[in-house]
Amino acid sequence: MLNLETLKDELNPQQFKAVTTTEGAILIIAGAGSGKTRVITFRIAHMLDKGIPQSQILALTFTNKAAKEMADRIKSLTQKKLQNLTVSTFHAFGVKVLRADIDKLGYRDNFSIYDETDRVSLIKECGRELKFSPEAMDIYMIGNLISNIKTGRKNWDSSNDMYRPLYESYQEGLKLFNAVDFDDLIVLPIKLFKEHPEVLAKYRERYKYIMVDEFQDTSHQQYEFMHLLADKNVAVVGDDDQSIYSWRGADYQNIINFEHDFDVTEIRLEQNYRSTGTILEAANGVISHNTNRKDKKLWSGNGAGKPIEIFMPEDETDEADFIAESILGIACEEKRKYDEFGVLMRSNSQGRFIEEAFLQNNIPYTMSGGTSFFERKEIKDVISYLRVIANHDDEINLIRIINCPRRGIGRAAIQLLNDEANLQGCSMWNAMISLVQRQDSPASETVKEDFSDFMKIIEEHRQKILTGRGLSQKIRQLIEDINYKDHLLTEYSKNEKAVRFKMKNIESLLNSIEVWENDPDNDNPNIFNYLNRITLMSRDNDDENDKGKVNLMTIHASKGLEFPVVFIAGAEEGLIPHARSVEENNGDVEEERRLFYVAITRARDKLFISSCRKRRHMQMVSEIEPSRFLDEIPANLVEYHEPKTVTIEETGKMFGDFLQQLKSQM
DNA sequence: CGTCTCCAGGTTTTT
DNA sequence: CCTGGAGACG
Repeated sequence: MLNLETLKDELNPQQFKAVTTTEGAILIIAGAGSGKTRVITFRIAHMLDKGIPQSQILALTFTNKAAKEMADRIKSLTQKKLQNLTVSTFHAFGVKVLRADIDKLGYRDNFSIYDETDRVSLIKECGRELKFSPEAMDIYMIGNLISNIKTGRKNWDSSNDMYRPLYESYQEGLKLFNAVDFDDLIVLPIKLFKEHPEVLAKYRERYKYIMVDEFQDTSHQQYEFMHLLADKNVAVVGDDDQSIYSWRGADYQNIINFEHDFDVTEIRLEQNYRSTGTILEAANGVISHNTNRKDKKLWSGNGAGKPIEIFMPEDETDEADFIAESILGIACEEKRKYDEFGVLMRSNSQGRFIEEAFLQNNIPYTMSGGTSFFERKEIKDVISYLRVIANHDDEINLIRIINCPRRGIGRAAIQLLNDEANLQGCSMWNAMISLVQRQDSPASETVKEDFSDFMKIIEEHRQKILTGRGLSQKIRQLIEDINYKDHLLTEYSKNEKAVRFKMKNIESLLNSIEVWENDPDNDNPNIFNYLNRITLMSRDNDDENDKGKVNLMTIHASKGLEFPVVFIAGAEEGLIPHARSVEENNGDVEEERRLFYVAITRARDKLFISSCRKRRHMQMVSEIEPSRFLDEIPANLVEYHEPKTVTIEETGKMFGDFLQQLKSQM
């Protein structure tokens, strides 16, 4: 069905070459909109057609969204079941490797994965224990430092040496709690492969064909991981102009490493099938200001299309209204569905205003990112219970729930546990057992009883949840048994709406678990697999019911996606390029420019950009300048909409509104 | 000793 | 707006 003739018809010569070169190492430099995803999916389908077994193919991506999309597209192209094909993010693949052999590194296979919040708690706890002064506990900086040290991006020196004990205590903590952090998901498999060549051999034996998408975003560790696994058939696909993750260790110099380490055939895809000539020219105009890049020029066979429109709303509320109204207008005039619109922003915090405008105008939307569902307190509470049930030694989550709902275990009791754990050199859970059972236990009878009750609840549900099916039902029972609803009612006694909202969230968590465990493609719906999955999936709630909704997201999250109509909100100095980024990189804005480039190239037909004249930032309203990148778009492609000057009548009306507002507040 | 209440503070992007 | 921490209170 995918014979060479059809492929030749469907693809341009470069694409054809990329799809049919299945042996050896190839580097595909794929400009924005050049049909990259198509090439990848066709390539895998072609390999399967040639008779290469699914099990020999490993495709690595960076986001779950990308992995899912790739799997879906291969599925619909080949009409085959893909049970043995591995399409996964680097991190998820790391989890898989660790789940099989982490015992060789001295962990148990029910390890917990710590997300950012867990990690912060652990760092704080270590700092407290080591008596670091509060001023020295710059959690953000320490978190980065730990990550940089762990991944070899930084070494100890006189400026950071004081945090060495903290780092060691952090690492010991993870080990004691049988937990790993995100960095470990890449670093530990590498360690495992190096110390246990027989484990590596197993994977090298199995995977004969490896493919890496968004290669420009690989970190050194991810490259090493891939390099260890790869034999000779490796295809990497990337675009240095779209490298936007250097802050988390991505280094597009890996493209050069790759050319050095393998015998590489390079293929360039430079024809853009996505955007109008105008949009593409604008993108080229912007990115050409970067000096450090592989020179290339994307071209398009599509017509010029409509000009890019730039608006200058007064403030973020104005901007949000403008976007909402424009969407309503265009949807009606051009008969576009809501899911044809993408609204892109630099930071999650911008989303609030736009969301509000959408709600007011009854525009259905989905937002990926923001306060993620799994970061909501009520959801974290439930998940913490599950984590402790899965892994008794997960101390961070144990502490989180040991007194939630309130069961009389306060600071002093926890201190007692801590001391006991240190004394016995064991985990908190075992310390709890010890305090309850030991003859000369320092714990009072009431405290003992509180501990016992808590352990009983966990144990009882552990028995149920670890065996058999029907996960969601059992978790529902757990939530009832701990009286979580009553807990919420007392905790938020003034705010009944909040309680209902939170219970609704829990309900939708339970629903999603039910959907997951009943998915026929899911061959092993146990609690461990569920927990691993959701930690890595903190953001995209990729649901079928996202269809027909406007897509609101950060520019980072939009990579790899495209929309017929795109709005870029907040194209202002300080936001893009972000003030923080400018500061950290000593004025180098090349990565921010790439980010802006990514944003522009998401658009197919029509691009709107808005730049507010004022923006509220931490209570303060300040005047701001339009982004310097706007001037880099060739002027002939742009239609500027100057803000209308405020007339006397309007000033009068505004004053009236202001009075009205004052009155309503009194 | 545990809980309740009030107050300050809040970093860009994500696995 | 919401969360976490410090201190008062029971």
